[in-house]
Amino acid sequence: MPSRPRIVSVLLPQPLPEPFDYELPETLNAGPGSFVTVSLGPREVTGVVWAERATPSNRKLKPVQDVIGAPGLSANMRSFIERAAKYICAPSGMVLAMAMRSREALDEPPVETLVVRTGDTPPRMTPAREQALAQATEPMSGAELARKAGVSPGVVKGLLEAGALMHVERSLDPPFPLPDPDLPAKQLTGEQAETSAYLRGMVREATFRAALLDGVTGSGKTEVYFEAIAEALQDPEAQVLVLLPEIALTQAVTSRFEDRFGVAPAEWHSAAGSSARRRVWREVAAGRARIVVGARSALFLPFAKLRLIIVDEEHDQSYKQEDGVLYHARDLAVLRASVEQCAIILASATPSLETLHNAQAGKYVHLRLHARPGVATLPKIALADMRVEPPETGRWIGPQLAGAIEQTLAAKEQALLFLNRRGYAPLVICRACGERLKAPDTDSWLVEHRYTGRLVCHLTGFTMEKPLACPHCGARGSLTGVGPGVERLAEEVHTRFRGARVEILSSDTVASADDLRSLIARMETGAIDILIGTQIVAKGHNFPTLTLVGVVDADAGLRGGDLRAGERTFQLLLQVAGRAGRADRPGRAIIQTYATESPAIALLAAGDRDAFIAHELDQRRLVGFPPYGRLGAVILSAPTAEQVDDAARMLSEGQPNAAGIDVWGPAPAPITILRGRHRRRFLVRSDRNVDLSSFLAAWKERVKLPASVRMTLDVEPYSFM
DNA sequence: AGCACGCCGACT
DNA sequence: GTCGGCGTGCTC
Repeated sequence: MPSRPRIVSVLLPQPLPEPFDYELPETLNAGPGSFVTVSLGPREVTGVVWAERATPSNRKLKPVQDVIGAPGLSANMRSFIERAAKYICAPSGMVLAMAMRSREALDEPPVETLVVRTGDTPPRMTPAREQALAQATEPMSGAELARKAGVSPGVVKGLLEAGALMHVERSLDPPFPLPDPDLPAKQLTGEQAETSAYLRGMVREATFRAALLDGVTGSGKTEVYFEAIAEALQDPEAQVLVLLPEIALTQAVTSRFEDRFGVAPAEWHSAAGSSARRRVWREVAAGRARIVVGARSALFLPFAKLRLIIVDEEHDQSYKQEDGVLYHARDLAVLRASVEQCAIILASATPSLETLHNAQAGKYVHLRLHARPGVATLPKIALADMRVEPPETGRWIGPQLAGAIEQTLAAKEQALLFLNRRGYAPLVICRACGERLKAPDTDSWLVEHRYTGRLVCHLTGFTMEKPLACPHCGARGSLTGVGPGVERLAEEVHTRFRGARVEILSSDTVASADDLRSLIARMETGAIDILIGTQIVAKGHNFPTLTLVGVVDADAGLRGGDLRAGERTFQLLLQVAGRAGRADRPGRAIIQTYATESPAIALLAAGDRDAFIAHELDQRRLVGFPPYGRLGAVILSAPTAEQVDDAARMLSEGQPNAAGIDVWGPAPAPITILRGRHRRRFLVRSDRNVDLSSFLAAWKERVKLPASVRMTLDVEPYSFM
């Protein structure tokens, strides 16, 4: 009797609502997790067997085409994909797509064919053959051997046929060298040793545990979590994932791993080429890559035995993916650790409120590291009230900061001026008709860049030559840049501090890692007196003779009333101020502000982080915002304003009734038109105990919108764009 | 996500 | 009269 055909449901890396069913031919065997190829409409795609189905389907199923030999996705990985998808309100196929970012990794590993000596001597020896055998000291390609020995390829071929040489295959994706956890660690202070002992214990428990490693720059966070990594690696199969913000992945980081573990870690980031990605993916899946350092997408690598996750700079905003599949890598890292039943360490000098709250609530262990004596301490922070002592018209440096810059230059020390605005002027208006120049398809302002002589949209990357006449009224020579960017600030600095050597550090002025290195070198050797920078100066480098930090416009980040504005401003300014001074050369920071009474600024000046956190948490508690409630956003976009307004009305009407949920909107999204599409936004707040993801998914399900309207759901939105 | 099917404008 | 623009809908 013929057995009933086996049916498998296959998840495909596409935005489909559910896995699709296929018939598994008797000649093939594929359990859950196996990679298979199936046909979908007219094309062939690779997916993953998600489950085996007992019940026969009443529709005619297509057969599974083939089973791929590569190791399949573990049950943990499948569970992570499913739970992550549910949490971020994305189709699970899209999360699988992130886990299959290296499709080539599933193919047969590429090999090269080399020749080696067999040890036999050929029956007939010739001088050319002798030459070739003498050179065949290690495996190499036949062509290379012929070239080295100075003989024709025919000689090598002859030796192969005669059995004196043979072919061997070698993978082009060699395993990563193994780290050695037992190399000597840096000398730890008492506090560091205590903390690392705690973390070691936590890793040994081999269950889900989370810790917040909270310590100022220079307190030795990295050295401490290295010991946790060393502990995990005591298990010869264990793997460790270290997540870093994208820009933090540098040679400097890699070499710290090399110093501690003897080898560089496997690196995963979006800039890596496809063959590098294939190698990392395969080695991670095989369990051979023991330490993986990567940007947020490394979270979706198919680890065989993940024992520890570290999220460094956990407060960093770049962990939030803002296009395509929207997710926060820190939140999903915690989910992954809980699925894998392993330890996770969140490290930061300025932890996010969410993480601090979890620590206060006892969900995470709160481990604090204090600065070591002799390492940079926080500089004195002074506020310059711009309402009392404003700068002259057309200038942005007020008298107090100007005086401090003069003193600094006189003392042959360096100053850093922080202004988080790229380009020359953030806005270009026509003095004749008042027109504000905007990018096509967008309603965001065009930023004037004098360095390149162009107008640039920082959102879409659109650029154009600065026009001679106003495109609106045609007036000639009437277009004027309004407000300061770093380029205009540099102009002011040049005219006011004649002779000072000034450079700009922004993503426009340093195109490559080499540029950045050489600028840092000039700063270190004192070839720069005044450095003007955007937020990229906030991270990393401490310069020994940098003693003054001037924040030109501290309020910039506070405008716009976004939920996290205060938190972000506090973190950013604290980091920027921290660039000034060392123990032997005290630094100071001068913060120009119109809002001296705003808690973020006042408590920053008072140096009271705990008070700021308490204040901010109180505010959030009052309105039930994160971390005391959950937040979600629904963004609608359509080609015309009318279509999007209609859709918004339909969505409002279809809103499910639910307790503990507030919905605000529709409102025009802060960026009303993006890439030619009109946008509207709903903001959803729920109590902590409400399953917001399910509410959003249910809402989306209930309302049938026309195909021209796109709906995006964002759980825990960060940018309120 | 692709890819086909469909219905309205400027062309050899 | 067609070629082709991209809006709409489907894929087990």
